[in-house]
Amino acid sequence: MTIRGGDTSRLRRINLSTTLRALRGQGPIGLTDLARRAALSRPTVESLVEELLAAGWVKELPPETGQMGRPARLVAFRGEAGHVLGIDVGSYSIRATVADLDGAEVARHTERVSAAAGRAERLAVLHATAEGALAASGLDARDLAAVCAGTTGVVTAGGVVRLSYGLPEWTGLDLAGELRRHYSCPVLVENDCNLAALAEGWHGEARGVSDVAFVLSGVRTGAGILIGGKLHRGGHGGAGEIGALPLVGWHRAPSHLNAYPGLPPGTAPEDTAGLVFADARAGEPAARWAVEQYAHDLAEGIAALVLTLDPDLVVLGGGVSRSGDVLLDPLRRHLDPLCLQPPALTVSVLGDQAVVLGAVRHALNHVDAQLYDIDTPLADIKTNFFNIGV
Amino acid sequence: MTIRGGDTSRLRRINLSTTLRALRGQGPIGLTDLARRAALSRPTVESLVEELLAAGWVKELPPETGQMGRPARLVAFRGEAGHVLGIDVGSYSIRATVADLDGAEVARHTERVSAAAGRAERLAVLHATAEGALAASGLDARDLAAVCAGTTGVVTAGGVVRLSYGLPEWTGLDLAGELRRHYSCPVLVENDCNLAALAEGWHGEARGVSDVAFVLSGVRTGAGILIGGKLHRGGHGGAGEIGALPLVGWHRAPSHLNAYPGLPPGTAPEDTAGLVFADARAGEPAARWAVEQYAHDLAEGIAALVLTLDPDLVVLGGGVSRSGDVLLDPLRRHLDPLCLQPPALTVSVLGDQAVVLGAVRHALNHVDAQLYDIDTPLADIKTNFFNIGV
DNA sequence: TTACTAATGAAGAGTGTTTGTATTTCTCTC
DNA sequence: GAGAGAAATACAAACACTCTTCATTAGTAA
Repeated sequence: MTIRGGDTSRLRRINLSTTLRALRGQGPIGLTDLARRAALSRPTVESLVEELLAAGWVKELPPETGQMGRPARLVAFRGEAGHVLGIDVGSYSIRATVADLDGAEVARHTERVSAAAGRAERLAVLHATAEGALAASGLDARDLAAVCAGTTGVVTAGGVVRLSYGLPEWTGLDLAGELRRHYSCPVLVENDCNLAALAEGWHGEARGVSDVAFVLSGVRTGAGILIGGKLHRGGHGGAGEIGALPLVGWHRAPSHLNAYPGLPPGTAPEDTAGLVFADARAGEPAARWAVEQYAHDLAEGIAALVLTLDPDLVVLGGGVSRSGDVLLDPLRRHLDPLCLQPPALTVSVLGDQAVVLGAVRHALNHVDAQLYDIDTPLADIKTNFFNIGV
Repeated sequence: MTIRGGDTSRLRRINLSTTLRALRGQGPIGLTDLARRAALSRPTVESLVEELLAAGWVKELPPETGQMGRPARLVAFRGEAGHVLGIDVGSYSIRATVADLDGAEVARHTERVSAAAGRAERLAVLHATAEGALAASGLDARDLAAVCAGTTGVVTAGGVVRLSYGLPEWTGLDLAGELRRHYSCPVLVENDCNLAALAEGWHGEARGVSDVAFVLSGVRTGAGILIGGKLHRGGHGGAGEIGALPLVGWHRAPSHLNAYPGLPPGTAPEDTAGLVFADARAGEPAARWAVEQYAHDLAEGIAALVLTLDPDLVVLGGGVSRSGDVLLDPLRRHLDPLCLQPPALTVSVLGDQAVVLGAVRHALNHVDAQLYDIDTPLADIKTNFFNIGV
């Protein structure tokens, strides 16, 4: 990022951004401490906080007593100044979560949907789920500062699903356009693996890690990439689609699990993995063999990711993340010989919340970018999203 | 990058950086025009230029007459304020180029080296080559602001060659340490493909492109990656090493060329490709078949890169770049079906200068980073490298 | 001489820091 | 239990730095 210079008002905007940054992610903080954190003088920070207070981004709390000396004026970021909606459009279920600007979850709602549902039906469930979460949060659609939806498939920068194997009927859908019909705030659409990777960097195993490859493996396998802690989409939104290369075994990986003879007849595809891993955990040889084959195929694609990107960390998520104890060992065994330098490898702890959490984070990032952008006057930010009550 | 705030002196440092940026890459420019470019007022820019003039980063040129009105004070960046040395340690030859801070080549020197040379011999040739280029430039080692060497193999952040198949005797060498024994300025060591990618983004086909995959194919095949226009090294410097995955055909790709029956007996490995492509160009069926096989293997690895990164552009360089007319078509034919969205594909025009140019660019980037860094006082910059005469 | 462009210099506005003083609370002592 | 002192913060004035605007001056071509 290149910083443009300017006059002193620009310096003030920079310092405002600095102060806000020092304030975020903290609990209530005294003005003197805040000044120290922001590396600015106390009078400056006070006047900046006054500005933020007036704009509704900051609230003042009753001073805490008990300390020696005059009690500090406590201020905190007003997380409730805005809310975002994150949506995970899965094959079998759709999840929606409403969070405030602190990232704190306010409400969530999940609805099941048939894997065979058509475009219209899935869209209807999507909207019903979002409405459900909104209703539970007590908010109105017009209160939202940003909406982000995650879906399988390659998603263009404009939010169109260009290609989806997981949801064939989804291909060609202008999902962002569909959402914009219901929400007047900025609407983002992103690949689900990418969002899960973001979630991992936020609240998961990849916190603070710069370069991360996240592999979401379940009924289908995909990957999301963080570079420098930020999402790497690629020119057409197709980054991480290594699974589309027939050479690597991701497309056939689930077949090993499905072929496990110990499965009860009529097992639903989304339940297969759990059953096989459970049997493998119990020591069933055929199940262990299936897992071994699965790990082998998974390792090929992960190796391609690792050798291309050389990430600091590989995180395994999706359905298999509940079975890390069974999968991690065989995977390491197959992966390490393929890598020049075996990467750190962990299993996600976010479970089925990864994508929706990532959607929330992506939406929050969109808001934060404006909040911190020194080219955007403070007064413009709220009108860019909505009207913030003071 | 997070900008820290501060007092007005910080604003001045930002504006200094802005002015310098507006000045770089331009020919001589009048102060009024410069002020417009920097989006600052004329008096401000004048005083900033005065500062840069005093520090030796900027020179004043005799005003140009012929225009109507009072002639403008012309100023320009003093490219001669510093020089960098770029080195390409190849299997068969070592190249060194001295360039000034404008990136203008001042001198170059090349020496041949046996592919079988040992570590000591290659190091000796390396230093002789560097000395040759320095001597031709009329500069002393102490005049250099930065040195960058490119070599095959995985290079750690500290400049140690952790693993090199191309130069086995190089593995484990602390190349940065070796260079630091001769140069007191900052020393950088980087993988050759990475540097070639940088060169491509500077003066080659990838100018202005954000995400680039550069494939250097010759006796061996490797890749370098630019993300957001900047080099992506990966956590251990191993990014782009997709060729190490046996699954993709990069390791066996040259064997198709070597197996071409039309080769004269005793052809040197570095000459093979040129001969096969020449015969293929002439329509020789066996040569065309060899090229076809070569393209097939190359395409697999490129597809892995493309599906992982989704770059805006793929650039083909190295020995094969002279034969783009013969190779590009078969490559497209094999590559496109493997990609979800076939990427733009071009052939480098930098020839055998790619790596050494990239080394120069990498060294220049190191200098520029300090020049533009608003945390570094202007006075400290020259002492960080050397003493700049005024 | 006139038109045009650039340079110069002074006035003014905005911003941040420093410094001294006032305020508020806690703790210790009598 | 009341008052003095200590500690931490809040507040306000003075000062320094930087940028911009605007009017004036300088230099060149037509």
